[in-house]
Order: sequence, then C-alpha cells, then structure tokens
Amino acid sequence: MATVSRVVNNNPNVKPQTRKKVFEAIERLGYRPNAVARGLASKKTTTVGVVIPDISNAIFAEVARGIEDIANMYHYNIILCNADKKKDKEIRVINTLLEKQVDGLLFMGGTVTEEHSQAFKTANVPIVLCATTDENGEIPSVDIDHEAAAFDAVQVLIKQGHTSIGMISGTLQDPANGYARFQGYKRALQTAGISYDEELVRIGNYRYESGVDAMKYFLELPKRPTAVFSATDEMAIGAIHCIQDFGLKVPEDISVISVDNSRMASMVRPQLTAVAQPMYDIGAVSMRLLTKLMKKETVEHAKVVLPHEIVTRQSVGDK
Amino acid sequence: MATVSRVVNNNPNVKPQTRKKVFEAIERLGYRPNAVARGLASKKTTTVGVVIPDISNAIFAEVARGIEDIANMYHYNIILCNADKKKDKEIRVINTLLEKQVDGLLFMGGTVTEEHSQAFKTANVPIVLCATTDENGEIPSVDIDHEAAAFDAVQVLIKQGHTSIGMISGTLQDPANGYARFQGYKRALQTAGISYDEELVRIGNYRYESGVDAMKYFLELPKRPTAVFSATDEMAIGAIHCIQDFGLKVPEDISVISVDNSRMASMVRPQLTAVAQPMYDIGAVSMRLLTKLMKKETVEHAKVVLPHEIVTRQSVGDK
DNA sequence: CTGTTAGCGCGTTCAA
DNA sequence: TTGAACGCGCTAACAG
Repeated sequence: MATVSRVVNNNPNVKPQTRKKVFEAIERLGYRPNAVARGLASKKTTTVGVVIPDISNAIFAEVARGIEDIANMYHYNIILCNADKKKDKEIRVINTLLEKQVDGLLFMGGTVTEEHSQAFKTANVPIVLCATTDENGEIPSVDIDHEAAAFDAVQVLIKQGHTSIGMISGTLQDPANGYARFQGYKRALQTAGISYDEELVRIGNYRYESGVDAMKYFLELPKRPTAVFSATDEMAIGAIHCIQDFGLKVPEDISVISVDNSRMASMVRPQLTAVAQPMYDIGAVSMRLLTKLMKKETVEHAKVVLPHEIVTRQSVGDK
Repeated sequence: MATVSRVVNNNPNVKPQTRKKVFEAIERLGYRPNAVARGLASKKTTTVGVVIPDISNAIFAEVARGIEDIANMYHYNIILCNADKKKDKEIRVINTLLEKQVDGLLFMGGTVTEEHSQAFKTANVPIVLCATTDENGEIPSVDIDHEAAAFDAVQVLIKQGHTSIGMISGTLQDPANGYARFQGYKRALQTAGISYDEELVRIGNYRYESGVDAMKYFLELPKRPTAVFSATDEMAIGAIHCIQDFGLKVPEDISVISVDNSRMASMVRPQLTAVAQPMYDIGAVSMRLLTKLMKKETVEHAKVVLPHEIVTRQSVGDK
C-alpha cells in the first residue's frame, strides 16, 4: 500500500527489486493512480488553473503556449478555463478552479475589478495576473507597459510626418488594452504638439468588424486622418480592408499601425507594422513566477514589465 | 456536517430554516466546498476533459465554444488541455485527465491512432470524438463528411469551368482533414472526367506559410492551375496572398476555395469562398452526446455526421 | 527499506 | 428532518 505510493511518487526509499515488482503489478492490473484521492491526501493537486478571457483570441493562445511550456517543465498540469469575455463567468470560473483546489491561479488578460480582487483574496493559493495588471498593483503580474507601447506606436506615425492620426481603441473600461493604450496615444500627440481631437477616436471591441466600422467612420469624416493607430491587430486588419474597399491604398493614402503583433500581422496585405508584445514570454514568465510563489520562495519583483518592440512591415508610410 | 452536505447539494430534505442558517454560516465562514473531497466521496467530478489539438487554431476555438455552452447547460465544468499537435502529448494529456477522474472525455480534432484507442479503452468513462473520427468507427463521434465537403468544394470550381485545379492538402496521415479531403478532391476530378495530376497537389501543414509555399510552387509550374482548392482557410489565405504578391489577381487569374469557413474567411480580400463546417454545432452536439453517455442513456446514433454548406464569397470566378 | 495507522473533506448510508 | 458513523483512494508519519 504505502510502498506502492512510494513507487508511484518516485520516493527513493524503495529497494529497486521491489520497485520493479510494483511496476509489474501496476502494468498487469492496469492500475491508474487516482489524482483526486491523491489531491485530498496530500493537499496538493499539482495543477494550476488558467482563466483565459477569450479562447478565440490569437494573442491568448500564444500566451497559453508560454504558460504550458513552463508548467510542463515544473511538472504542473494546467487546466484552461475560457471565460468568454464575461465578468460573471470569470468570477464563476475562478471559484470553480479554487474549489478544485488548484495550487495556483493564472488570470489572463481580463480587467481586474473589485469583485475579482475579492475572489482572489479568499483564495489561499498564489495568483498571478498574466497580460494584465490590477490598478492598485497589489497582485503579482506580468505584462507590458501598454501606455508606452501605444506611445511608441503613435511616435512611429508622427516621425513619418503624420499629424492627423486616428485611433481605434478598445473600451476605455479595460485598463490595459483599452485605457492605457488610449493614454499612450494622447501622450504621444501631446508630446508632438498635436492637439487631441476626440472626433478621431473610435471605440471598438477588439474584433475585425469593429475595426472596419471605425475606419468607415474615419473615411466619411470631412477631413479624414492620414494615419490610424489601432489598439489591436485584428481591428487594424479590419481598418486596412475598409480602406482598400473604399478604393484607397495602405500606406500610400493612409498608414496603419497597431499593438500586438500576433500571427495575423503577416496575414494581410500590406503586412502590418506593429508594436510587438512578447506573448510567449508573458505566459512563460508569469508561470515561472507562479511556481516560485507556490513554492513559497520569496520573489523580488512581483510586478514584471516586459519590453515591447516595434516590428516594421509595410503598413506605414510618409504623410 | 451531513446537513451541510445536503444544503450544498440541494437535497430537498432540509428544513428551510436550517438551510438558511447553514447558508449564513457558509457566508460568514467563507466556506468553499472542496471539490476534490467531494469527487473522492461521490466518485463523480462533474467535469469533462477536452483535449484540443492546437489552441492557436481558430476552428477549435469555435468548437470549444459549442462544447462549453452545452456543458454549462448540464452543469459540467470543462477543463481544456492543449496537445500542441503532438501525439505523445495527446496521450499524456488523456491519461492526466483520466487520473483526474473526469466523468467524460472529448477528444477534438486529432488523428485517432491505435495508441489512442488503447488509452481510450482503459478509460472507464465515456469518450466522444469531436471534429474527427476513428477509422474503424468504434468510438462515438461527431464530425462532418470531409470527403464530401472537399468534393463539393472542388465541384464549385469545376462548375465554373476550371479543369486545371491544384490542391493544397494537409498531411495524408491525417484521416479527416488530410486524407479524406484529398480523396474528395480526387473523386470530384474523376467524376468530371479530369485526369489526376500529382504535380497539382502540395502537402501543407494547415498554416498560412505553407499555403504561401504551396502556391509559390504552383505559380512556377510551366502550366499553372487556374483554380486552387485548399484543405483549410488559413492555407487558402496564404495562397491568395501569394498570388497577389506575384502580381496576379484572385479570382480573375486564379480562383481559390477552401473548407472550414472560419472567422478568417472574411478577413481577407477578396473574401474567401469556402465550404463551411458547423463548428459550433460540432462542439455542442458532441458535448450533448457525451452527457447522454455519462448518464448511461442509450443513444441511437453514436456516429453523428453533421451537414456542411457552401458559403459563396468572392474568391471564385470563371475560368 | 517496508508495513501499519491515521487522517484528508466530503457523500452516503442508517438510526434516531 | 437531522446526526453519527463509515469509507472513497491515497499520502504522511511512525514504528519496525
């Protein structure tokens, strides 16, 4: 009984011969250890829960891959739970995961509200925010500086001589992908001495169609922008197609830049110039951070900000 | 103790007043039921495991959404496990899921090898194949008829007068997306009296880049095809861009059609004409089937074939 | 190095 | 309608 447990758990205190016999019996009986019983007895499940806000978003897929690789490396299982961009579902999923006694939690991409913080507080396992942050900075997190990324993107446009720059933003309620990127846009304009015109900002929902719609609005403006900054790749691609459908050319007539640099950025013509966020790394680093937390190691920086970079392709040109 | 259990599990045999008191205590103490202990005691976890072959594939994301909706409806939790298109990882994930005592298993999209069947056999929980099938048809499954879907796609091309039709196929080792679709292509040619030319078939890996590469090959052929059938949307988009980069036009110079009709099909210019597989439904129906199996209900058709349909957009034209 | 014992936190009898 | 006792399959601590 106990010896079998030792064998299964690779405890060295077993005579090799006995170990062999046990393995044979396991094979013969088709024995499969019961992780549920094990979890109950050991109070550890060696699994971490990952809540993913939107499974159909390519960004998160890449982040998840980073998470997985590191999780495997440290012999954790991960269970992915999709929350479908709905806050109540996020909360539900977090609680389910906690009930399942995961050893740690990775919360990916969503907005961290008061309600989230509340749910996190009642958890007695470590939690890491992944590709997002909380406003008061209490929860460990791994993310890029969205404000700076947006700033840099708009700077690219400004350096090319553009002064009439539209923005397709995500919802301003979203502090990371939404609000912070919008702030970066504003700061870039301000730094360049360009006055902010709210006519040139449209709110989208991160999806292709909303990029199309926003661009359509810009194109119908009496004096339309000569460049557009999109908060995400997908909306940027929508914008590019909208411009082309309108009979104009990118980047000759209108330049487009975005933040993300997902796989999609190369899957459009002209290929999209974008500020890249290191998605795989965000996943990997956050999982690594979580393993440390789970082992109760002390971590110096519980708030990791990863660098971003500009990937130049063909969607940006001179004014 | 036992009464709390009854309250938490909605057992009617509790005096309303007691129930209320228990709920209050739960609230006050911040009690969270331990799903692990519950699972051990009840021998049910009310969770089903879903193995997803490639989390970055848009198709599977949509299928997963169908699975989830139905799972929620029947109060099952789902835990997603990505297998990264690697067979050994699939097997590993299946075993992990089984150790975790899931009540059922959904195996999505991958090829079902002998090794898989073996792992499935040792499971004593029901399994449903989702967006794939096993060759000997022993395991319940929900899928489309890939051969017929491919046949129909090629027919569209033939009806437009094309006789020189290239195919960008997936690996022929993959019985569903690969081999079956290839067979459908061949049968369509044969039915139309067009002789099969293996020069006109390239094997890709379902990804954008491989679509580009395959098309590049076709374009350099002494007599290049006037139409191309791609096994997936993503490769088709690669093909379209390759054609355009070459200075040719779709569909004027070369027509392109594919099978899938993912969200991406509309995210390209010209928009992609494709045979649509009902991804959401595949997920939903397979989950529904699994719930029946888990409740040990008898099911008439354990082998469900869902219909596909042609979605006409702008990527196909006359010869 | 191996076996024995006592829980882990719950659901499920059975009596009360 | 409630509570007491048992056991789910395993790990942990201890004794041998």
